[in-house]
Amino acid sequence: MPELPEVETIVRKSREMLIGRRILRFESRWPRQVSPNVDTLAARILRTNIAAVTRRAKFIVLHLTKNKAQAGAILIHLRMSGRFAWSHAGDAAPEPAHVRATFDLDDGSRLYFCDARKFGRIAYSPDLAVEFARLGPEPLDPQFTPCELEKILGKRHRRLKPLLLDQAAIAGLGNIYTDEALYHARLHPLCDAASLNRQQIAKLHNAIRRVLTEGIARNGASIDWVYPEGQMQDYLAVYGRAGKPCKNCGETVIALRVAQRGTHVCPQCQPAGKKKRNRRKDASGKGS
DNA sequence: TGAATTGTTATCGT
DNA sequence: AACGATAACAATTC
Repeated sequence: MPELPEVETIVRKSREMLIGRRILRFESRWPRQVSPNVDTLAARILRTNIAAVTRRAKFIVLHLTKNKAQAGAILIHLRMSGRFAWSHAGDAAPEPAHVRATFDLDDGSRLYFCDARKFGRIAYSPDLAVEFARLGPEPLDPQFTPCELEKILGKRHRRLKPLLLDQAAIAGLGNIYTDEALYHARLHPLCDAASLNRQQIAKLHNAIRRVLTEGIARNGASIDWVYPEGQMQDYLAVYGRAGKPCKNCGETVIALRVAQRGTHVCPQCQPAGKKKRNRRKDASGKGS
């Protein structure tokens, strides 16, 4: 499940394949993944050049030019199971599994968008500012200071983990790196985000940047068959380690459910703290 | 076999 | 009414 470090790794590796290439042909084999629709996207991107490849949140952005003028961008979101695969001119290898779209390039190479679960998205955007208007700040951007994080946390009373997963609050964190960041900051995922003091905020800020930076340095985490190339999975402190001893204190890491997501905490290192009021799931179904 | 998996959106409740 | 929490959804793997 690609999060910020995995997407960043893919972007960096894709640059040498994509930059300077011209798109000659596009095919979608699952049109509902393409927006606004296949015909429009094809019309906008065919015979354009890929001038740059960047990342925003978990989006891969292919910046297009036509006759040296800006010509919008292709946004690709991998969601749960999206990935890139390549073939080269004269390559007789069989197609990869789960191909949902193909981009044929002017050097005879082909970019495959593969996606077992078909949740990924391919979109043409004439205006990135509009597309990204709702996203929160990039956590690795120099402008993302502890002070900025304080503003995000203190604005309203929300549970810490769902807030960190909210792309409109902070962009790029997913389930794995959120659990890791909370662990390193010694904070419980259910605690009230607005209750943190300066020191805790500084610690969380540092932890977020630390886990993302390390994730990128290790080429991301390969936690299932979807994303095979990273090493970060071997360095995770709590994610996926339920029942195993905490690397810090030896207490058993436990799994719980927060916002419908598998969540991993060390009960000793991450005490409950100021929990947000836990809403009773009232089963005594009395209608009015 | 069905439980697990994610980000987004629609809906529910307070 | 506004906001936060939760359920539903897309589809597949093991």
